[in-house]
Amino acid sequence: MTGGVAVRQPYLTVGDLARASGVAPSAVRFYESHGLLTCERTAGNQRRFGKSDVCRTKVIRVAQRVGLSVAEIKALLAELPADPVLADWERLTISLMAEVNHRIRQLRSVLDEIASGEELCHLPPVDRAS
Amino acid sequence: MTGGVAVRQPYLTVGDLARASGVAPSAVRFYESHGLLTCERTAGNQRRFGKSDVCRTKVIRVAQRVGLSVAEIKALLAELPADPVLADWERLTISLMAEVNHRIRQLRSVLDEIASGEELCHLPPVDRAS
DNA sequence: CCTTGACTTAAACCAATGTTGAACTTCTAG
DNA sequence: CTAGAAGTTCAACATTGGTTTAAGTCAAGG
Repeated sequence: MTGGVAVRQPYLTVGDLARASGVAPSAVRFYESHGLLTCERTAGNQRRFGKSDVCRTKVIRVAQRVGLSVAEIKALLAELPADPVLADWERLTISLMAEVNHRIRQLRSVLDEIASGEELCHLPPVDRAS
Repeated sequence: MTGGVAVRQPYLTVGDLARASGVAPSAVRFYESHGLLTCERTAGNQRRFGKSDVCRTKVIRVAQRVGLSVAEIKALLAELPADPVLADWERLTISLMAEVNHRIRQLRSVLDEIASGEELCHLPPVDRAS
């Protein structure tokens, strides 16, 4: 019979994950210490990440470009199970996109506020296009 | 004959400006120390701001909501003369609006990147609307 | 077995954007 | 003239998002 013990998915060291996702090892440790990433430990106390953490980390960077704080990203990633399947990633990207759209709408409302002129400097309104 | 010496426009103390523009006095001092605002000094070394600094300060806060750093706002305000006329304010708001539109475009490109799925997590693309 | 590179933690440091406090001065109204 | 409100400077603190460094441990190849 083929073995009974759970097959380990490919485990990554801090450096592996950092290289694979394009961040510094110190950033990986920072994210883990702030709960954005989780990992197991070897007998010698070294971190071992799963393969999906490469995607997680890439999502973290994109979310930061959108303007989310580490706390907000943590909340966002809380939706994502430890071993995500395709549908989980899809739900995550949809949440993230909703957030981006929200930020875009906010910027548009600032734009309207500026364009209306009045509130800021008693100016006559201006065409708000680029 | 009507007087020869320049008539002083209404001068504002730190507290006056803070109240009028809705920021803390410490923030006013911070902006002045970083060159976003300029002021004269009384014989006793106290700051006196012009009336237009109320608008300047409001612009600073709006620019911050847009995501500009203090350094960027300083650059933006460098366009604005010490005693701005309407056209100066208009040019400023147009610059600021261009900046907002730029940030909106950036967010839209992040949105496309997320929606395309591929690069982030090898996902199939997703409808990128809200 | 031993060397070497990668890992560990903790703490210090950085830049940005202010706030807070101490100690002192100035301004203004009565 | 004098009390009290509001101003001054300087330095320390707070928060965010990490990086750097020190001192020491682990893992893997020869």
